[in-house]
Amino acid sequence: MLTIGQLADYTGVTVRAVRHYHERGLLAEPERDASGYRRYGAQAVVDLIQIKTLAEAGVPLSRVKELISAPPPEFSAALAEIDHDLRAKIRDLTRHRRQIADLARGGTERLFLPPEIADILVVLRAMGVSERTVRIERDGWILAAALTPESVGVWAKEKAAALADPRFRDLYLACDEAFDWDPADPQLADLAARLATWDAQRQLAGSAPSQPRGHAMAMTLMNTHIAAVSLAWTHLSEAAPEG
Amino acid sequence: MLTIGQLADYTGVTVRAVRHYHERGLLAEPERDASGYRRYGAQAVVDLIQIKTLAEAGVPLSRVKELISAPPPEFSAALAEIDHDLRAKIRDLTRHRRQIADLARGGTERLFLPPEIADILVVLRAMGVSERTVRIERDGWILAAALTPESVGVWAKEKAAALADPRFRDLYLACDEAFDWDPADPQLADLAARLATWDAQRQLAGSAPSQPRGHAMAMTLMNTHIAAVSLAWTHLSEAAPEG
DNA sequence: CTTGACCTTGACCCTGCGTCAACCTCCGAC
DNA sequence: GTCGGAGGTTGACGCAGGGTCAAGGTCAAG
Repeated sequence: MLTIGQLADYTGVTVRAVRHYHERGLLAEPERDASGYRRYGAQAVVDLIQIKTLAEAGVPLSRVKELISAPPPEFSAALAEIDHDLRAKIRDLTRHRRQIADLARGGTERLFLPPEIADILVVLRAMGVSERTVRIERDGWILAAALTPESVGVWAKEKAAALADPRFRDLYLACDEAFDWDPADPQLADLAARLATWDAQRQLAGSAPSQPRGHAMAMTLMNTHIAAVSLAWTHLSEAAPEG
Repeated sequence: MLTIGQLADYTGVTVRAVRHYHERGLLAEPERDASGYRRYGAQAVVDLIQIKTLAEAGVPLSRVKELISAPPPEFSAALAEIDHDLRAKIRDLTRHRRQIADLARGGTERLFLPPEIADILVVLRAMGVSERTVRIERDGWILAAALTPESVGVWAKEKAAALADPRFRDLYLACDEAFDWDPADPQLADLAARLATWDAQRQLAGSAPSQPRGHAMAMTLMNTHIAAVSLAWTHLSEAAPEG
């Protein structure tokens, strides 16, 4: 008679697996010898090979039992269902591979953000904006996309239009440099004035920005987000309503 | 400031998932308010969306952390590795589907056994051997294939050759019927004698069966297996050396 | 007699959360 | 003021399929 280790060797599974099958009720518990060791006969080898074969074919252990003693019609039906499950898993994994490939192509940004916003970030980098500021801008857009997904397309258009204006680009770069300034720095007041002027001109030109009404939470989060990174910017955004 | 439920809604994950990410250290634990509730700011939304994006792409949570803060070269390398893992999983599942399809085509037998033995079982069924005996024969071969895989091909050839002999087929059918006989039945002694005669003739013809030397364990298991199913057969196999 | 290989049960570890359980807290309605 | 219902909190168990200790009993050989 076989010990558990011999049984495992003969059938090509691990000792732990055999005991696991006992626990799951797939394999009958054999007699024990005087010292409490399990002693297996031929039937156990046969049963275990059947279990192993099904398990290696991807049949869930919870279905192995029914499958082994199933008459042909149920057997076929059960296999069809298992195959269906396997196909679904493969579809999921294939979709994951596509997403991973997207990530690899566009970095993380293209996947976190709608493409028109990723384009804005490309423009900012091309302008020479610091990576630190680009990241803050990006996070702002992630936030906006999460909180008010319906408005983000409009905002992105407005931002892109503003960035086409050389005066706005100058102001943006100035704000980038102002990041670390002391909130009491007199240059900051000057910059705030220039921002206000630009904003006023834009209003006159009829291209006023669409204000996000009814999104108090979104605006609050944006402001606290700015407050978290730069004192100077906080100061700026209190003086002029343009981030 | 957001509660955990609002954060979850905004980002499209479940509350349980957010807490899970805290446990895994992927998302920083935020401040608590006076009543112990978690209160989230904008950064949490940004971070959570990044985590969600990667997790949905099939990145294991254990790798999400490193991936989020990885510089581009490491980022790409990590993605390549993850893609490799995903491909391996898909290969496994595809292999499982093939095996499931094999199972569906040939029933369980074709997968548990080498094809030449499955063929033997087909012959037996065509002869009119009872399903009970076919199953015992099958289990015997499963056992043989597991215990002495190197010899099983030879034995299968010998068995197939024997089954081509009409006298052996008659004897086999007789043994099939003898399954339930009383071990003291005089017909059994008669059958044993016929078996011995056939065996002697085979020896004279020079087509003696190859004896499994050095496989005492295998023979013991076979014998106990026979003993477990039929007293009459046990009796037979003691009288004549042919199962 | 000791050593090393093998056996026993029991219990914790992995993934990615879902789903209780038991209790606390908030907010609007009465 | 108080009641209900919808939040929140921690803690624990569950899933598949075992891997990997831990602590100790058994066995054959040197």
